[in-house]
Amino acid sequence: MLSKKTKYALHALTYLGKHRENKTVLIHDIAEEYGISHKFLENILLELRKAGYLGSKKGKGGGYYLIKEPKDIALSKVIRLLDGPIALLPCVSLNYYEPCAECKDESHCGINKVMAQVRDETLKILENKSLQDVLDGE
Amino acid sequence: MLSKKTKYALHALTYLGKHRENKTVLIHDIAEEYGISHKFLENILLELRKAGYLGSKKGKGGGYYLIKEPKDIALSKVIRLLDGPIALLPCVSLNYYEPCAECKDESHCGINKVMAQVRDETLKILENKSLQDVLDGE
DNA sequence: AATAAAGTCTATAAAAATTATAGGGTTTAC
DNA sequence: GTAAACCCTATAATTTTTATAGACTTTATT
Repeated sequence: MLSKKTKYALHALTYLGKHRENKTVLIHDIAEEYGISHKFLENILLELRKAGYLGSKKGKGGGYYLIKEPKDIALSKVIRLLDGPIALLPCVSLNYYEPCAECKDESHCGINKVMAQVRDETLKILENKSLQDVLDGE
Repeated sequence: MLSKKTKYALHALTYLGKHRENKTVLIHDIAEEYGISHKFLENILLELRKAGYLGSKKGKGGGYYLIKEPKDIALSKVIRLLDGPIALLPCVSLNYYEPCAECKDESHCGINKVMAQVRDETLKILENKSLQDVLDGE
């Protein structure tokens, strides 16, 4: 399962994508829309900004806004940023690989093989779906 | 990511599948093979037994053994038993469904739609792959 | 019958990860 | 100069996961 953090990040991006005509959107408004704690969301938006998805403006009249085109925001990247690995096992993770301590020989592990397949199919979707696709699905 | 519990369960089933010619296999031997804590594994095997995957024999000379054919043990079922939902969000889980508190209308949620697609592709694999496939992949 | 081996079961402890909050700092519009 | 709004780091609270403990039952063997 995705963490709430990740889920909220996706919601926040969706909200920002829907309000691109506004120069900025308040954390407060997003938090209210989804019933999320303001402070929790603040940390999430900060992370998204540091990762280059969002811009912000401080002070009165400030807020957040998307700085990437929705079509250029791959869901896989957002999930990895906030949640870490997408794969079901560390030994098949492309971005967060770690060997499994209990496994003597990964190349002869049947579990590894199945999970690699799951990873491939999952990534086939998440790498090709963008925020634009999410917006289109609303 | 799958929990260690689930991963160990899959390893244990694999081990038992490989040693079907033995009448029983000791927890101890499985734990040693994979470097897992005996007691932790004990709880896992107990759960697999209660779910009808394993039989056991108490007392001296006792141990565990598979009571299903490896081809009849779907990976999806094992994962659900030990880890819960396979889906990435509660709102797209078939077996552990829960609505997302922040979502007003699931049928118009773009995130829901993508995650349902991921679930479908994941299940296409995990429901059709069995312990036998794991054994064949070793 | 005694003993030791092996699983049973439930409870609890320890550790890690997730979720949430706090609060002072900085910037900016007005 | 004041209030609005984001910035940033730390910490607290909660939940989940991982691990351990220990007393109990069953069974083979001698």
